[in-house]
Amino acid sequence: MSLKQLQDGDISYCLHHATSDANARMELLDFLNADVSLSDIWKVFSDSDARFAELALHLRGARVLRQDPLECLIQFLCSSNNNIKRITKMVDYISSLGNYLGTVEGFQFHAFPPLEQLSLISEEDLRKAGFGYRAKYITGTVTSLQSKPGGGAEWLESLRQLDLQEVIDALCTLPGVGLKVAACIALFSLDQPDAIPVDTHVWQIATRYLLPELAGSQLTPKLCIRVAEAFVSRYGKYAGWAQTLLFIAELPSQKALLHSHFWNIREHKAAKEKNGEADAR
DNA sequence: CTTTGACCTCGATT
DNA sequence: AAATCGAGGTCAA
Repeated sequence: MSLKQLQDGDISYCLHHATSDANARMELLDFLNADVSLSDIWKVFSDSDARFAELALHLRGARVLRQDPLECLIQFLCSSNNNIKRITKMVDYISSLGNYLGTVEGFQFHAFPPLEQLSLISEEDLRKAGFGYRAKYITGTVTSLQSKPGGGAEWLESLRQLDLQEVIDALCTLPGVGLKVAACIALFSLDQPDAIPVDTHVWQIATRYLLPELAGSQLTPKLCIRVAEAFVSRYGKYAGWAQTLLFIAELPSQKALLHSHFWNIREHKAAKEKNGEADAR
């Protein structure tokens, strides 16, 4: 799928394997989790946390995507103890082995390799490509998936029907998948909106806003569970979405945006007052 | 059942 | 310029 934001703010989309326009539209809506009503969940978030009123300035349209489970799993296997730049490089390497789709504005695009293609990659290949100890996580997980009844991809998708804890338990049987990675996969691809991936950043947020009494203590598996519970009891069934929004708002790039927006409002207001207009608020 | 260290690589920091 | 740190963790002892 290709997406492009146009001048007027609309998005044009192209599904490369779509059978019809209706089919392409359906797949796009599925990917965007369009069934989830943002106004409904923002109401819940805002009612229990005043900070969401401010986040709405920039993030009110933000959605948690419904990604392909296999692609999501492999991506987060790459993410452990790692930085975004290198994760991107690693995922690009794996993707380059998938079927070539076409070139857009100089960038080559490939389909994410299905399990049969992934199984052709050796641990040695991955190590040479700079995966480090994560190489054996990938090959181990691919092998484990292929031994599942139904062939792996189906097994992964079937997890969408289960409850969060069952999903986490199932994912954690795969090599390289621990609590944090399992929660990411559950939230971003397996229909578990209450999954809370607790890493050092979320820990910072949590001890600042939700559990100040725990500030300063070390992050242990037990405390991860405490944090997850705190998020769910505060924000409800879509706590994972709330957590993602708070997480995004903490990113330097977003902070800059929020800040500039704040100043834009001030300037706008000042300009209006200068022109003798009444302030609407 | 909790705690600790090793594990690959790559930039940024010192 | 060479050494050290730590990055959205996991696993095994």
